[in-house]
Amino acid sequence: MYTIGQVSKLFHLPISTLRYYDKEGLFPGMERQSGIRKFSENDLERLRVIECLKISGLEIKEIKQFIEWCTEGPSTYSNRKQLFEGRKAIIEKEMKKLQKALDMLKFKCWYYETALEDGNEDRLNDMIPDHLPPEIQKLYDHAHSGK
Amino acid sequence: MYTIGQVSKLFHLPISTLRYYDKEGLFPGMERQSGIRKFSENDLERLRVIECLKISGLEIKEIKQFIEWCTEGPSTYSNRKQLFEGRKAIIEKEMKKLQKALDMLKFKCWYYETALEDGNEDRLNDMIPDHLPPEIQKLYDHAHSGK
DNA sequence: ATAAACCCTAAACCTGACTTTATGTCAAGA
DNA sequence: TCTTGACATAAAGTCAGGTTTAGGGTTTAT
Repeated sequence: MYTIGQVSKLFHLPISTLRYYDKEGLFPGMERQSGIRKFSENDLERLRVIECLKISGLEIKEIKQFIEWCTEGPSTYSNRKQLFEGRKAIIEKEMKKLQKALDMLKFKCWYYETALEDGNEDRLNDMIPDHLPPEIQKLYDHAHSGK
Repeated sequence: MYTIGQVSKLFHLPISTLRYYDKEGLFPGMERQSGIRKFSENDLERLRVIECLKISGLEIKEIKQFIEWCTEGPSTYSNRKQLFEGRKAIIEKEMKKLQKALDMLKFKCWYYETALEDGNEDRLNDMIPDHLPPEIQKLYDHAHSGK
């Protein structure tokens, strides 16, 4: 059994955040001793899951929903699966967008690297895409195409 | 020259957002005709840049800073480069975190797929990591290791 | 000349995820 | 005994990035 202060240190999370999660119902049925929260191993495991789900972008409400489903047994397997499938699709889209943004950023880094060397953007402005260095052209195309 | 309504449709952005961007100083020196905003080709190009920078996670303030630097000429090349270098590093970190989250989600999808087939989690709970299907084990390891 | 369809501003409101503040309880050590 | 430190709550505050509202002006087609 751990106090809130101990858990705070273990997980590098502010106490206020843990209390907030509790208030939002992320630790249903947590034990208390004369009003004081006692985190069990089970609660720590729950907190580990919460951290994973947060990284993948779930809102507190969705995490709460998931935790509730977990207490309801096999009848909610398909709900839980759907939740994860949906989130997987969103993350995959997100990563594609980020890859594009990353290419754009690489292009911009090259651009200003070159501008710094030249002291101006004249050469860059005159350079039509076909005459960019090949590896930069790829970034440029990627960064400037489609959505 | 475009009105705010036309730009709104071209970029699929609410009018209120465009006005908000303007208020935040993202279109310095935009023309007006008897009070009404007139977006030039230049402003549209600026908006394209804004969209890119937003995807890569820059705050409005940082975008404004960048736009200001652009009007200040060659003396700010290195500032601009640093801005993009910094953002590039952040996105790269972000993508690694997302890849982990994605592996976790894939693992969870497999988990509930299996639970649905079995009607319970008994087999899953008894299964020690070494006995997971190899491609799932990889996901599991990835999703459960380190930070 | 009047109604519809645009445009404008300032200011209030919204959301999510916390954090801060004000106030109070309780147990252990000097 | 008294102070310190860790715990508790409720309620208000914070932040970004918008959105909504209230109150007006302008332009265009009939």
